[in-house]
Formats: sequence, structure tokens, C-alpha cells
Amino acid sequence: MGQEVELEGECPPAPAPGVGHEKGRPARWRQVRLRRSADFERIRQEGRAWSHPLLVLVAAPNPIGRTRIGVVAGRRVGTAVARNRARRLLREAARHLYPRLMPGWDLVLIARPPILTVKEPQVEAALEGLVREAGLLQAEEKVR
RNA sequence: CAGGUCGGCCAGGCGGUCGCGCUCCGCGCAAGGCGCGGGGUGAGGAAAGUCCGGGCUCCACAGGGCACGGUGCUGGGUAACGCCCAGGCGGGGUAACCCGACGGAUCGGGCCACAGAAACAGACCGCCAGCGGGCGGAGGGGGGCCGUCAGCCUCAGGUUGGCGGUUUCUCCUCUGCUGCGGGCAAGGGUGAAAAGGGGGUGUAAGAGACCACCGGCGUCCGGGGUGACCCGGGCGGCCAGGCAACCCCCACCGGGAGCAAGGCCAAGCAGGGGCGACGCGGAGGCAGUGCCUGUCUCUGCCUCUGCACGGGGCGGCCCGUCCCGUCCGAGCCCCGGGUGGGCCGCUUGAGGCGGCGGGCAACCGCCGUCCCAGAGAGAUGACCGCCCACGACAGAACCCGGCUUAUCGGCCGGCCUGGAGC
RNA sequence: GGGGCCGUGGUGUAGCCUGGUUUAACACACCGGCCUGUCAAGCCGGAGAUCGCGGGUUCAAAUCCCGUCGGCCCCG
Repeated sequence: MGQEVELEGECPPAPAPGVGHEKGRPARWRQVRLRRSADFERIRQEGRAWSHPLLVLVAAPNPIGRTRIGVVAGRRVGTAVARNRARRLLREAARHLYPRLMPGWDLVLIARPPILTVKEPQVEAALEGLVREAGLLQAEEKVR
């Protein structure tokens, strides 16, 4: 628990002081990801979903007060190489956007096959659109 | 130069910014965890499909028979293989070279549709001689009849003979059709496949029936080779198809499960129900009991043990073997409850590279040198610039050896064929 | 990591084990006609199949063998 306190003080709030620039210290991916199958089940059952041709966002609030993210690429996406690529794109996009997310939510990102045809900025733009639609961006972004 | 064929290698590169797994060093902290800084390192030739073979681990070390499955020319390589190398045989190609489930069809069973006489056993058409009857044709002989001529007589007429004719009878020869019981298997036809090939002798007609040659098959002898097999010679009868990716036979191989194997630590929980061998005996010990006070009787409990029974390990069965148990009950089934954290296994290995040596080769031996991913929602990505033949198939999950499949292209080398020049 | 099943007209299946002779069968769907005022049902007729793909065995393969591709399911 002590580590989590430390982590909380270090990661999500950090970018806030910046002048709207996302150059803040990103979170350690290993600590914010979702792992357990039960978590995925819970989020997809209780959460709401927003979709885009490239991916689907499912979000549900959590009691931890931090943002946690899980990434999914099903067999429909393609072979192992294709699924790895899809997950990497989603992780990279989520990493860039992470500092601007409202804490206290669990997010599941589900890859769709067309994601293999685009480059990372487009994935990031799509994810940002979905997050804004879901109202999970930090206040400063909403103002802007 | 063009075309072909075989083999080997590579799998975008460089620089910058942000980011990830593992690891080492240093520093910090309410410290065996986390953070920061720095260094090192980080997917493939197929990592794939999971089609074979091993290592490793566990299963009360796995023996025999049957069954089941696999493999199938020979020799070698290997930890092993269904892989590789070399060789043999067969097939394709002008050649280099490539392809081949390539043991057994006189142990046996089964199948070979349709067509065809017949599919492993025969005769439809056909060829042939014989026999018998019938019908027909040709030729001939005889008799009869008719005509005619001649002779003779008892001259109306009769008789004998010649010649000619004959829708007449009979016989013989040849021949056609048909019937019967035979011989033959050359030719025809059917078929994917039909009893060696074509030539001669021979015969009633024919046939490997016989004769040379050729082609197989079997067998024997000699020679070469470790062997598959090859070469030469003799003999034999042509005894006689194909399918074993149908059963089968022969030889060889195979115990089962799989790193979620398996081991350790920590945490947590709650049990309930059903089925189940309803035995016999021996030895020892302890306790109680009886009176004939003993090396005794009976009862109960514990331990060991024989037989029987139940269950379990063995993919299946039997034998064998081992283990647990026989009512205070092994084991099995159903319902319910808990955990789903950490560590080891986990990467040094039949390992890579270089050299030397052996071998035609696959491969092996010795020496030197190197350490080269170890995740656990699962690490390689994002963006920019430059170069070029504009980037394919595709991601380790215990580890190796193969096979198969996918793949943009590029480089190097050996060999073959054709053309031109010197 | 183990194990199993299935690919046949548009759809769902049969045929495969035991190869051949049937033109690869059946139902629904489709097309045309009859019936009806119309539709449906019914009746009559018709079209539609590289048997997933590539090899092999065989005289002959949807069927047997090998390889390969795709889909589905089960166990841990």
C-alpha cells in the first residue's frame, strides 16, 4: 500500500503543472494495467462502451482512485503478429494519453481489425475522441 | 550470352527523440520490494502446423502372451526417428539432375463393376477329323420308262443290243447346311487386364508339342560386393493376371502421461450424502475371564502373516507383480466449501564459431574460444531524417533433432545444354 | 499442452465404413405452369454440385492413403 501512495503522488498528478503539454512523467505501465480475468469481466459487465472503427473503449469506475488500463486483441484481429501489433498500438496511444485521463476509472481497449491499416497517431486520435466522448478527460482539457 | 539444374547465405541499414522485458553496477527509501542514474542484452528461418523422434519429470521402474498402432530395398550416420548420407533397383529427362509407402500374391481368405464364352477359370463365333439322320447341289454306275436304230423270231407283236433322253428308283464319290459326342486354342470379338514375341517344323486342325533367337520366371553353379544386387554359364517347364495405401503373413519398433510435468513455501476452508469386499486360518504381545494353577481355556484389542474377496497402478485383455483394504471400511460417485499468491524447474546445450584430423558423404573426434531472450494480460513499439534492389511470410512460452507448409526479393558457387568469339 | 468432429447444388443433410453400374439421393428454398377473385397450401414440370484444395494407390476415387487449408467442439 505504501508504494501505491508513492506512485499516486508521482504519476497522475504530475502532468497537471505543465502548460497543457503532455510531456509529464508517464505512469509505469506495469502498475496500471489490468491483469485478472475477473477484472475484465467486471468492467465489460458493469461499464459503458464507446466504439470507433479502430477500437472499442469500455470504462467503469473503480474504488482505487487511479486509472487502470487493459488491452485486448481477439482472434478476429489476426495472427499472433497482428494481435501483438494491435496491442502495442493501443498501449502506445494509451501511454501518450494517460496523464490527461481522469483518475478512478478502469479502461478496457479492444482492438478491431482495421487498426492494422493505420499508424499510431490515428489510433491515438481515435482513442482521444472516445475518451472525450466518455467525459474522462481532465478538466483542463475540457476547458480548452 | 541465353536457358536449365543443384547447393549455400541474407531476411532492410544508419542516426536521433520518447518507451518496454531481463540483468549488472552505483545511489536513495518506514528496504529483500520500489524508485532514479548508467552499462550490457533482447524472437525466426520457418519461432508456425503439431506430423514424427528424443532429452527431462512424475507414475508402487514398466516382465511375458494376445490385441492395437507404426515403419517397410541395402549399408551407414545419429540420443532417436517415419530424418539424413551413400549405394542398388524401377521410372522421367538430350543432359546436369529429379522422382519412387520399393518386403511377401505357389500359407490362406476376399475383390476385379460394365462388357465379354470366360476375370483365374474356360469355349460364343471359329478350325478339325469321326458318326448318324435329314435336306440340297455336282459328277458317275446300274435298273426302270420313253423315243429311235439295228439284229433275230412263231413278224399282230415279242426279244436282244446300240445310241439319245429322263419331272423315276437305287448306289458310289465330292461338296453345302444342320445334329451328336469329341479334339484344338491359332484367328475374330469384349475389356484396364485374356495364357510370352515374331519365324519355322509339325498336324486332321492346332498348340513351347517341338526347333533356334529374344524376353521374362524359377533353380543350380562360378565370379564380384558387408549387403540390396550385378555379371557369366547350365538346367527346367513356360505352373498359369492384378489389388496387400483390403484382411492377412514376415521383420523391426512402441509402458503411460506431459513443464498446467514435477518440487517447495505462504494463505485459506466445512463438511454432508450414496455405493462398496458382510471372510477362513496361523504366530506373537497386552488386558480381562474360568479353575484341573498350567508351555492351560475363552473373550477383546494391537502387530505381523497365508489363502479368499474388493479396489488401485498400469491406453485394452490375460498371466505375473506391487500397493491399499475387508464394516472403526480401501476406493469410487454426487453435492457443498477454500485458494487461484510467491519461488524453483528456466535455460550451458546431442550449443555457436574457428582450426586440425578421419570419412565419398551424412557425420564423428580433438583443441581453442564465446555465453547468445527467458515473459507471465505475456517484453522489440511510436515519431522524424537519409540511403537503396521500396521491404514477404510471420512472434519464443521446458529444451533439442527432423519433416511439412507460408514467403517480397537479393547475393554467391558447382554442374548441364545450346549459340557466338578467340 | 492434449483430444475429437466436420467441409457434398442457395441452405440443412444422406451417400464414404464395404471403391464401379444412379444422371451423386432427400427436404426446404428458387424458376415456369395448373388451381384461386388474390395469396398461401396443393399438383405438374425444370434448373442448379470443381463432392474444401493438391498429390498418390487402382483399370476406376465423393469413397482408400498422404499432405494441406478452413471451421467447430471437448478436457486440463
